[in-house]
Amino acid sequence: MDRVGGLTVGEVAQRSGIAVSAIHFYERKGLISSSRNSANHRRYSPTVLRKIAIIQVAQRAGIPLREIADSMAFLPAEAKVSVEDWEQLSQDWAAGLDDRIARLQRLRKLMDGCIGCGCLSLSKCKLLNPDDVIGANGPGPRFLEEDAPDSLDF
Amino acid sequence: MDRVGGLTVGEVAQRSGIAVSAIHFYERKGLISSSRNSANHRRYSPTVLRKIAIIQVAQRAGIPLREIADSMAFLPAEAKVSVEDWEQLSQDWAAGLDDRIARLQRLRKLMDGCIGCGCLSLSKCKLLNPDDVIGANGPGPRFLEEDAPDSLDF
DNA sequence: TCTTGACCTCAACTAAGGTTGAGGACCTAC
DNA sequence: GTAGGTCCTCAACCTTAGTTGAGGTCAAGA
Repeated sequence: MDRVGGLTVGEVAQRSGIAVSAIHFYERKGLISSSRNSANHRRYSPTVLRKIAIIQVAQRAGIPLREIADSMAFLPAEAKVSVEDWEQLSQDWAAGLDDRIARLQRLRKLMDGCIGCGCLSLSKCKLLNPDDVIGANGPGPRFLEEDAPDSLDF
Repeated sequence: MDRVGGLTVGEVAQRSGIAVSAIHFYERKGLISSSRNSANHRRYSPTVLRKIAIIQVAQRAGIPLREIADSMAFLPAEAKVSVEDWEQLSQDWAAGLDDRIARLQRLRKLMDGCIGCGCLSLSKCKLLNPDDVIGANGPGPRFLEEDAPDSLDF
């Protein structure tokens, strides 16, 4: 096995702590890249380790791989990720993280207010009528429509 | 269509704001229950609306349906969810929410500390060596193994 | 030479939280 | 008596983030 051209996928797996299958997966998704040796085996620049580290931090912050890929698209394929690059990325993600934290805190506060109240009124309870629903997936609540009963004893 | 016995699935969908398919799904997962009329159509007790509301709050707090189902298993099938029941549930979930918030805040703080530092050192950077990895899914980081290079310029 | 170990590709599977569509039943109104 | 609307079941599909397995290649060592 010729060792020209960088790290093998096994070495990257070992050093980064992620599975070989995950490395293949990240590559398919365009998050990292490799070259091939004469035997068609992947060879990675050592900078891939920093990229994987960054991916993992972003994932812990709750950012989907798709968005991580978009954010990292501007990074050089081979050259070391610079401090400036990392600053840019981390500031972007920190802002998103702040949002997530703030949203959870608002929910937490409402929950606290509702403990002991127990109203869960369809039209009045703030816990049920959030102005910050996580993601606009699906039709969403329609509690404020004209037929929403105000006094339903459900 | 006989209207005996409670709300139809369409009415529940309309009032709760979730799709009929989601209601069927929740029922298959044991989160809610219904009876059937002579035409084999579902009929829901009005209390299902409060249950769905509670499910949605828990989902916003990041709790998976499986756990929500477990927590709600003790609730009466037909009777109104009591204030005490809601207190119990919301206190359980609030604790989990606190955990999530705390974890994200620790990450946020580390991120702040690392912005401008840019080290991302495999063995030293706290951002990469968390003691609070989200979920123990997969093999996890092995950065502290004996072969982890301390001075890798990646 | 033969086995072992690391690698390759591609397809299928997992879990969560549903959605979509096919094919059929039933009741009401025109 | 038939069209429309709502309901039923079951199977298949979707996304995300990967894992698992089959079948094949390649190089080193006994």
